[in-house]
Amino acid sequence: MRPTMTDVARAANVSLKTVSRVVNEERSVSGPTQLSVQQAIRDLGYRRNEHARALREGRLSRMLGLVTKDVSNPFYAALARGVEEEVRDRALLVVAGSTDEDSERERALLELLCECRVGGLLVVPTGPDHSFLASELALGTPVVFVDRPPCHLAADTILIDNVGGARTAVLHLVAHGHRRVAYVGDLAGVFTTVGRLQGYREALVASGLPFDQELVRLGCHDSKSAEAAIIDLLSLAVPPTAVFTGNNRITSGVLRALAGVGMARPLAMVAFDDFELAPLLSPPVTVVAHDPVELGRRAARLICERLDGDAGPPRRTVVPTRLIPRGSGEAGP
Amino acid sequence: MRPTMTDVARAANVSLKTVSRVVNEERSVSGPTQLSVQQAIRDLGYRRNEHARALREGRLSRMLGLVTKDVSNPFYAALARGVEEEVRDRALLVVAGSTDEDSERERALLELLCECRVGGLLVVPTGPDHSFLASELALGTPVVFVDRPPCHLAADTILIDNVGGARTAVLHLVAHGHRRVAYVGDLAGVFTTVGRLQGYREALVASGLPFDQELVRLGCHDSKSAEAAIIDLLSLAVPPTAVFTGNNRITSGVLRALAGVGMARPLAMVAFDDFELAPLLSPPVTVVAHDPVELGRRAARLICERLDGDAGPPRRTVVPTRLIPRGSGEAGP
DNA sequence: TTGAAAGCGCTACCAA
DNA sequence: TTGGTAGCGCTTTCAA
Repeated sequence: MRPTMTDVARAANVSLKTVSRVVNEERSVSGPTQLSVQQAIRDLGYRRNEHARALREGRLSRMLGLVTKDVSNPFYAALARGVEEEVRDRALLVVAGSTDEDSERERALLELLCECRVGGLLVVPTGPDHSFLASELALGTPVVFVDRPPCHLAADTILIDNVGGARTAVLHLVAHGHRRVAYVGDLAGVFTTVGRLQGYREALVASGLPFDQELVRLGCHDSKSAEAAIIDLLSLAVPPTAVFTGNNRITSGVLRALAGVGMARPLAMVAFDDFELAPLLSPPVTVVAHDPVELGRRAARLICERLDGDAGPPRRTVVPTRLIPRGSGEAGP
Repeated sequence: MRPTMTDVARAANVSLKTVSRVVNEERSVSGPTQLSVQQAIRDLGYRRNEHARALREGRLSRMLGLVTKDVSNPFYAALARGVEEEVRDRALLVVAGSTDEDSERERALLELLCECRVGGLLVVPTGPDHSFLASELALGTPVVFVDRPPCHLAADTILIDNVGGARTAVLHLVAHGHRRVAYVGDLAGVFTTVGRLQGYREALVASGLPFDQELVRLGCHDSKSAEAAIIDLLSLAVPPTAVFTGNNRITSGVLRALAGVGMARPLAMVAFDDFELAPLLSPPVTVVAHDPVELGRRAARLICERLDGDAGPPRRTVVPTRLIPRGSGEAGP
């Protein structure tokens, strides 16, 4: 059996409470007693039980839940890393789950995390309704929404400037002479997709260019579907001369497709989300960049402030993006 | 306050035990009682407390610990994804931590996970001694080591065929006429580095080529240091005509460095670890590939078998690699 | 079908 | 400086 404090107490010939004091480094234990207790702890291989501690202390666990679309997507993996870095000093752990944009799965994941009494929740939401988290929030579990806002719930939210980033991207392409710029985007219902679409439109309007529905391909939930979308775009009677890709998965798919079809004149391109190998491709990929690790850090910092008692109204932060010209976005039509 | 079963019982005018039965879907509750309890649960926003459950049942938690070098590294992120997929149906969660190859941090992370009574541990070890996990293992927490074996501990281990993969890579380069093949590897003490170095040597020996210490650069713990290493290699009196890169981070660094120096004749290259954009680079990168998601799945499957009572002796599995020729490894000297 | 009581491992409170 | 006791929220055991 796993040794308990009682076992340690017996082995060290002291009371349970004394063991507790040693384990928790309370100072009111004499040197010899402390040593013999520590010896007993080592001998038995005792480790304190967080379940019992959390239960007794009536507090939440040493875990923060992180719910995203896919932990293996570089964007979310970087987010996880940022969160971890930020809470490391507090000895908090990050429990991460993937939804694959499945609302059911998201809800199951969040419910499970709540049952586990996580100390906080960081959510890149996918479902249409997060009101079921209201009670949790009211009971003191900090919840921060990242990259997308919650629906039917008032909670802290950290977003990326989707509209501005997309507008900049498309204006950049237009400035280089393009008049037919395509947009390949994620699922139509996703917040970031909509924001980036709006930025795309705004850029066209500001440039006096028509909005052509034919040039917009939404619903690309993975790189495979993005591949199909760009192939289809290229087969139009009047194909685009430039493309704005809506996220890192889509960019991958589009790049793969473009590498597959030998084009006489390469399609100009600006991609949302930076990626490590972007400077190494031919041509190097111009991107709308932001810092996902920093995004995770900020979200975690917000959680920590709430844990520390900040009970102010929900905050909404929007972090800026910046365009990094590398070549693919500077080619003319 | 957070509602408990007692609160629900009071609200529904039944006993605590009846609520427990409803919550746990035991069948011995009458229809009306069940309904009124469920109503009370909804009204109060009750959620059962996993801490109390695990404590009372004397079992481990619904979490598996995953300790790697860096959750944001694509290899480990994919590993995490595989684990998650495999245990999803059991309603297990994955709590992931990064060590950055710091033994202290690794130990702190593992101790914390043990205190949290995780249901199992998946570890890509970095420290020189994991004997401190022996008691945990003996007490019934399954532990699986992934990608690297443990030191001073007998436990399940899943490895990649480092020696074979590296040998194949270098033989491939030699078969294309190279006689000076460099190896840029990770920290010298790391298991995978050593195995891949051995494969490198074996290939040279089998080809009747000399082992030239000058062509081996270990200690590249990130892409930055790999960049420096390859630059240095190129400045040799007789520089290599080909390079074998030891992992995905190193490959990134080497590629970046090579893009920086315009070379008259490109350096041939085979990389350990496949990566999404490898086919899109110029030239496309020949890799020694394996499936990290599947590796994670396998490791998780092993954990699950142990959780299900398999008490056999520790197993050691080695998964094969396969060479994917894409262009960078087929250029002559 | 329902309920009462004991106790999981721990910390808080009070007493010595 | 030390120890006893109560009780966190739940499941288990036994009884009605």
